[in-house]
Order: sequence, then C-alpha cells, then structure tokens
Amino acid sequence: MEPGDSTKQARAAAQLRKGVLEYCVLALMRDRPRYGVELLHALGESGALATGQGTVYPLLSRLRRDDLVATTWQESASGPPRRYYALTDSGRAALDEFTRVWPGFRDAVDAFLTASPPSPGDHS
Amino acid sequence: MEPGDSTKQARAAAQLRKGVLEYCVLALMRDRPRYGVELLHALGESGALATGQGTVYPLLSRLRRDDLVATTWQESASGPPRRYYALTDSGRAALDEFTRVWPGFRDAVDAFLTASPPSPGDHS
DNA sequence: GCCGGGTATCTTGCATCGCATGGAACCCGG
DNA sequence: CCGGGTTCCATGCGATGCAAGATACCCGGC
Repeated sequence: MEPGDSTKQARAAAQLRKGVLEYCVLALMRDRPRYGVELLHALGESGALATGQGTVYPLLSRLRRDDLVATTWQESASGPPRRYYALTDSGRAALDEFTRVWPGFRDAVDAFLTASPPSPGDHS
Repeated sequence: MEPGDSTKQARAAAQLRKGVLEYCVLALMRDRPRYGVELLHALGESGALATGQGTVYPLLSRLRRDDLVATTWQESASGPPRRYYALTDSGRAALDEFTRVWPGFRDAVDAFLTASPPSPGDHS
C-alpha cells in the first residue's frame, strides 16, 4: 500500500484499523518491552495492519497518558537511545478485556458477510 | 450494552465498529432492500454490533451520498412511510471488495492476539 | 375533536482515531 | 566536517460513531 494511495480498498482498510491497532500494539508488548520502530516493523510484516510513524507514536502517547504502558530509556549501539514500552497492570487488563471482546465482534462480522449467500443448493 | 455505559469494554467495542459498520449494513441489504429501523434491529440482534439511530442514519446518508445505495419510499400500515435502501452496483462492488479484504484483516488481528502464548508445551 | 404512545426518519455538536507531513536528535564511517 | 541510517516526537486534517433532540405519521381512547 503506497503512501498517498486513496483507492476504496485503502480507505476501507484504513477505517478498519480504528480501535484495533491499539490492542495489537498492546499484544506485541505482552512478552517483552518493545520500542517504536520495532512495533512499526512488526505491524508492517503482518501486512493488513501496516501503518506509519504518524500513527504509532501518537498512539503510544495515548497509551502512556492512560497508564496502559510504562516506558524506560535504553541506549542503542546503532543510533539514538530507544524508548521501550512495557505493559502496566492496567494495560494487561485492557488487553485481556479486548481478547474477550474480539471473538464476538469478529464472529458477528463474519456472520453478516457470509449470511444468506445465494447458495445454488438453497431451495427454501 | 446500556446507553451511557462508559466502561472500558464499551469504549473498546465502540472503536471497533468504526469502518466495519458501514459494510455490515451493506451486507444486510444484499438480498433485499431494508429500511432504517429494520437495519437497526438486525444489528442489535447480533449483539456485538448493536448501535443507535444517531449512528445508522448519518451512515445511511453517507452511503446515499456516495451512490452505494438507492432509496425508495414505501407506505407502512403501522406508522409513517419507510425509506427502503437497496444496493447499487457500486455498493455491491464495495461490499465484494470488503469481503475480500476482511479475512486478511481478521486473521492478522487473531495472529497478534494469539501469538506467543506461554504455552506449557513450548520448550524453545 | 383532542391527546398520548408507538413507529420512523433525520440533524447537530462532540470526542476519538488513523494518517501525512515535518522536525529534531543520535551514531558511525569517510 | 558531513552525509546516511536510526529513532523519537508534534501538528493539522479527514472520517467515523454516538448522544441528544426535533419532526412527522398512524391508531385507539376519552
């Protein structure tokens, strides 16, 4: 997806990420602290959730503002120091809460999209 | 989910609906035209996508503005006339496009949420 | 004839979120 | 000293869900 791509597909995908990106970022921190560019790279590798710095850093600021993550500085051998983000108790609770809500949401959307497919064998 | 419920769960679910609601509404019109309250009721029965009139009617206005749906008035025996919304060719194309994008998105989120659970059998 | 309840549609103002753009600081090799 | 790579962050815009309120139609009871 090129920057500046304004196709309908790109617009649909962009709106899809709303609200989900936050919890995917939290999920990435579940096992160990991560830093900004690392998160950006991990999201990019997933394909569907690829995004830019202008999305991730404001998101991380919101997470820090709401006490869902805590940060520590750590020096790097190949560049400026990195700010590592780690889950707080509240952050882990929010992630668990989302993990509970997500399947219901996902299945509901699946149900709408696959409902009443004009199946050739349907003679109701 | 009561109106005015401001729990974390409600907030997460609210943000989740962004961008998805539009295509679920289009999906509901796939087989036959529907009217506003009917759509509202169908979304409510799904549970996870329940919403209010203040969300559905502006959404329907946008869909009409973008020529994704066409509307016709039809009288009702038990109230004011209903405006029925039907998919246009563009609307059907947008729905098909979303149907193609959604599985990749859904699986990507699933992958992040279920990745690296400290499974007891994992001895890597 | 009038009035209240149920049905149905729509508008306005607000808060939130993803994104493009731009800027700043640090390290290293030439 | 200087250019490239790495890392961080802030600002302004567009799109979207939502609560609250307004309007109009039908019917039955008084």
